[in-house]
Amino acid sequence: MASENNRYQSILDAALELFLKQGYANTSIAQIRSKSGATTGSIYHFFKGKPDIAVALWDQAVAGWTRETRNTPQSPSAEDTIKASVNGLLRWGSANPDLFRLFEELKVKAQSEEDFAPIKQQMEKVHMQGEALYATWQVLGAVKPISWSVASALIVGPAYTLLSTERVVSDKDREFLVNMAWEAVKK
Amino acid sequence: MASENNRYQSILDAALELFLKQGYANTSIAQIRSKSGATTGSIYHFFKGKPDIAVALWDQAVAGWTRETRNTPQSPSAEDTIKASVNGLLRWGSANPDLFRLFEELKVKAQSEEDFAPIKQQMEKVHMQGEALYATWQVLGAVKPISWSVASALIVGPAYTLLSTERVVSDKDREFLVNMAWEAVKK
DNA sequence: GTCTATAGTTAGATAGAC
DNA sequence: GTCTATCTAACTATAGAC
Repeated sequence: MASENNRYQSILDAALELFLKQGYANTSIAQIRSKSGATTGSIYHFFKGKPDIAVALWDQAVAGWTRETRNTPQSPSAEDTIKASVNGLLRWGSANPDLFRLFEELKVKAQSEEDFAPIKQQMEKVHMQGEALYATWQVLGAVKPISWSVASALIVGPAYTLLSTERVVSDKDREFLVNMAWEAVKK
Repeated sequence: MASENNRYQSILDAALELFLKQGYANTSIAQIRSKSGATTGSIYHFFKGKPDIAVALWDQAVAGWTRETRNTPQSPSAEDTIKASVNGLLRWGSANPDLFRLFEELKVKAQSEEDFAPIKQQMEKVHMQGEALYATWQVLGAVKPISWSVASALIVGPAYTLLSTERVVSDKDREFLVNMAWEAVKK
């Protein structure tokens, strides 16, 4: 796999490095070409264009993230699950501020540009998974009877906003927000 | 003023209309030129470039918003002020989803691109004004003794996140989030 | 202050040989 | 699958007349 996908992966690695450093919009294919060592032809052999590279990176990141969270023991309780998700978000965002910023940029683009549709679909899929989970907690009477859209906004909104402005969140603030997230939706 | 700034304003009007419809990144100066009726020369007489147009629009919007909020009677209590701000954000965002999206796009750009520095400064200024206000409430014992960064994330984070995903928020959800915002920071 | 005309640059993308 | 060479299009920005 490594030998076959060498070029493919080297393009993605170079693109990610550049996107993290200077953002997606300010990165040109020419830069990706020179940094990766690949040629224009190779790049267009593997990818339809610049947006397609961003989508591939998003998919890889999501895949890696999914693999990680699958290894963590399934917490059946709503409280543990919600706290763990906010905790994870704040830890991850604090550890990877550039990646968080890139995700913000791509998220905004995904809302309006057709080329980023796969990212939008991924986000909707994750949203629906959370929705199903929240529905079960609601049946159990563990959480407030509100829509998942509102609930998830209460749960991750503060963490997301804080990361967006501060980029790095202290342990103390993280613990505080984790508890507040649960307080906001528990019944 | 209207006669002097006719061209200036017509350029901004055309730019705003285009930015709202197709986003900042997907709008070219050529489009602004043809829509406004102005010529390239005029545009570059008034503005340094495309980012400068966005900055001017941001300033005009902030100026209008400041004028409006100044007319509202000063609510001395922390509860009224915080509830009013969340209420206003959700009302405004729901009424102007395209404008909210544009602000999101510009906000992200402001964090990394030098040309948008004035927007970044404006945001920091607003943040500091809130900080001062929160400090007085803290002295009065009305709100939790937490940093303004965390407090503001708790207050507007959910509203912001919900607007970002849903674009339009129902009256019921709005009232709910307004109350939750106050609950999150009250002592 | 506003215009026309165009320079100068860079972008994304393609064609065809190997 | 990878390469070189090249294309077209689009952009921002400037120069100079009125």
